[in-house]
Order: sequence, then structure tokens, then C-alpha cells
Amino acid sequence: MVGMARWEPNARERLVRAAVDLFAEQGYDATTVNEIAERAGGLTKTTFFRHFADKREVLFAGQELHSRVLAEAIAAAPESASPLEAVGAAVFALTDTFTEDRREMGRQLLVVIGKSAELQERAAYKRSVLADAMDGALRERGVAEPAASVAADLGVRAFGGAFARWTGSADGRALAEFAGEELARLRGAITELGWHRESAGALDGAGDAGTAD
Amino acid sequence: MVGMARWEPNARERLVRAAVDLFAEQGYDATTVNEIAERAGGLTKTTFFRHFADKREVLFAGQELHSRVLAEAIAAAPESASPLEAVGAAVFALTDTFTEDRREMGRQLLVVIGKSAELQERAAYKRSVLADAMDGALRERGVAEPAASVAADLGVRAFGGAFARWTGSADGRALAEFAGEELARLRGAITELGWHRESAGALDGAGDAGTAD
DNA sequence: CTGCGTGATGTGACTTGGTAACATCACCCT
DNA sequence: AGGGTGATGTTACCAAGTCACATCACGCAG
Repeated sequence: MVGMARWEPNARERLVRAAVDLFAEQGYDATTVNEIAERAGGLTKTTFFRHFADKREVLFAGQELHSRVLAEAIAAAPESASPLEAVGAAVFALTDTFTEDRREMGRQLLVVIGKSAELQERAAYKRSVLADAMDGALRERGVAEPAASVAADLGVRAFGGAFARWTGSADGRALAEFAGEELARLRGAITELGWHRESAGALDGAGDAGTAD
Repeated sequence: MVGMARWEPNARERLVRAAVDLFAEQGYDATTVNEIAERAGGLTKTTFFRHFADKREVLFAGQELHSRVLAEAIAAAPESASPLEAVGAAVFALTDTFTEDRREMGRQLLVVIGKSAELQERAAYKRSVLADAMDGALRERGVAEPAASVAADLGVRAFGGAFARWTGSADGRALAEFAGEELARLRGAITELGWHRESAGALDGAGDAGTAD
């Protein structure tokens, strides 16, 4: 006990774990910041807010990093890449940062968010921030609006769909695999948008999605 | 004074006006709910929260109505309409509810929202709710995912872009006109998504946007 | 005219998110 | 041993949001 530090290290991580656990147990609204801090090893409200700007942020801390990853991947894409190819590269760059050990946490996260309107609001904001990051990077490389925004939206949607399927599946397939399928499905869907009822199903197979759900 | 009611009618509208004015004058964060209620004719915090679930809601009260308008327009679209045509009909149904006298208010709204991260978050959520409404209506008519979601996203983007240009312009053109242009631009952009750098500009004119900015 | 119900409002007390100023303690380096 | 430094705790405070209860004007039945 003598050599024990006054405060355990990794307070930030402990706060995240405590928050996710408590949110899962009691729900987001019913959980108090003081509770989180307390469970994270006898900390206090003040310490929590030194690490996170507000109560929601404990679940969305990675947002800035994710934005950077997406934007940098688009900037690094080959000059000849189409907007959709650049976005695809960005999505894969992001999926590669999610290793297998983060899958369970991701699953819990989606459940918690799904039960709280406040968190869904925050999630929608995060999606728009990620889309803006890709949009900006695309315009940097000369893609005009609104193509850049639309491509960015598709990228966000691909990642979101892949993440949901990844966390919901039990097999060991990587997040990137799901992302590839989602991107292919989206490419295919785009061609359907203008189709009328009667002609649906005429064309097909332009980038199928494999194990679509 | 004798015949004067204890409380003026239309408390709700007065609260909205007071809120928009105060937000424009001092910013959203610097404005207190008590201030809003006070300026709206000597009301109190309690009354404010009887009309609006929280401080943000005073600016986003129309959300449910808008969702219904969009969903019903899609449901009412002719059987033969393509997903994009159905979405277009929905966007026009919504734009038609914005008469000229609401333009100035809309302008103020965008300025206020643009200065507050909290309100931008709420705006992102509203966009996702509107998209969900259209997505659900599209699936009702047999459109598969992810085409339905993508079409819904495009509709939201068209409306948002049109609304921004409408409030930013001085001429008397209706919101629907801008929406038509935005939809056309988006249709055109979709075809560019897969183009590579070298082939860009080869095709053109498939649904141009007229006075694109 | 009296009285009663109803609806919109006000009051006061409370919880919680979030901020700020100041104090404390362990560690590390000199 | 002494002096920073960084992460933390304490205390006090404000504003968002909730709740139970009181109030007042109105309309309506008698």
C-alpha cells in the first residue's frame, strides 16, 4: 500500500468503462456523472469533466481522431481515384483502426445509444461531422459540390452499416469486410434510384453485396 | 383593462419569437429560459417548459409535422414513380408549406443555429429524423435498402440546400424553385461519383441545375 | 348572482449537468 | 531536502429541467 500511487493511472479509460457499464445497467438518463466517477475508482464529478466536455462525450471521444483518419485517407488517395474510390479508401482506413477486441464494446455502445434519444442525437451529429470531414477533403482534391457531400454521406452510411453488422455478428470477420460489402451495396443502390417500378430487376449484378441481410 | 384576460393568447408563438430574437441578440448559450419567458410577456420558466420539452425545442417544434408531410407525400406518390421521383414529390410537398412570410424567420434561424454547436447537433438530429421518415415511407412502397435510405438522404440534402439558398437570397423566388434546382444538381452529381479524374467532364448536361452557385 | 370546474399559469423546492477558484497530494528532478 | 508539476478534491455557484401545489380567470349550471 505504501508504494501505491494516490490515483491509479488511466483514469480516462476507467471512466469510459464505468460509464458504459452503468449506462448498460441503468440507462443513460438514470446514470449520474457522480456515479460514473465514483465507480471509476472513487473519482469525482470534477475529474470527469476534466476528461470529457460533457456527459455524452464519454461515449464519443474518438470523433476527432476518426475525422482526421477519414480526411487524411482521402487526401492520400491516388490522384486518379474517383470520389467514390477515395471515400472507400477512407472508410477502410477507419475500419482498420477497429480491432477485434473493440467489437464487444461497440456492441454495448450501440445498445446504449439505441435506448437514449439524447445519445441518438449526439450520434447523428457525429455522423454529420465525419461527413463534413470527408466532404472537405474531397473538395480539396477538386471534387465539386454536391458530389463531394453525397459521396461523403455514402461513406458514412457504409461505415455505419458495416459497424452495425460487425457488432451484431458472432463470426470473426473483420469490420473492413463488412465495409466492403456495404460499399458495394451502396454502389448498386445508386443505380436503382432513378428506376421506375416496372423496370426494377431488369439490370442486376453490378457490384453485388454477397451476404446482404 | 377590465376585459383583458389574465394571460394573452398565443403564448407559444410569443415564446418562439422571444427566443429567436434573444438568441439572435445574445447568442443561444447566453440566453436563459427565464429571459425568454420574461420577454414573451412576463411568463415564467415553468410555462416555457409546458410548451417545449427543452430549450432547443423552441426552434425545432415543426419537426413532427415535417416528418408527416414528407412521409405522406411519398405514400401518395404514383405507384410508377421511381424512388427519386417520390422523394422529389415529398420535398416539394414540404417546400410548399414554407410561404414567403417565413423566409426572414428562416434566415434568422440559420444564423442562430450556425453559431451554436448545441443547435447544430439538434439540426443534425432533425435531418436524420426527416430522413428516417422518408426512408420508412419508401420501404412501405417496396423500395429496398439501402436504396431507400440513400434516396431519403438525397431528399434531405436537397431540402437543406434549397432552404439555405432561399433564406440567403433576396428575390421573390419560391422555396420550391430552389428545391427543384437542388434535386437536379443532385441527380447530376450522382452520375459523377464513379468518374475518375481523367474522364471528368466527358459527359455532361444530364439534368443541369440552371443557376447553380 | 353564486358557486363550481377547468385550463393556463405562477411558486417554491429540488436534482443534475456543467463551470470556476482554490486547496491538496504524490511524484520527479535538482 | 526543497520546489515545481500534474492530476485530483472541495466548495460554491448557475442554469436546465422536474414536480407538487397554489392561483386566477373564465364559462357554465343552478
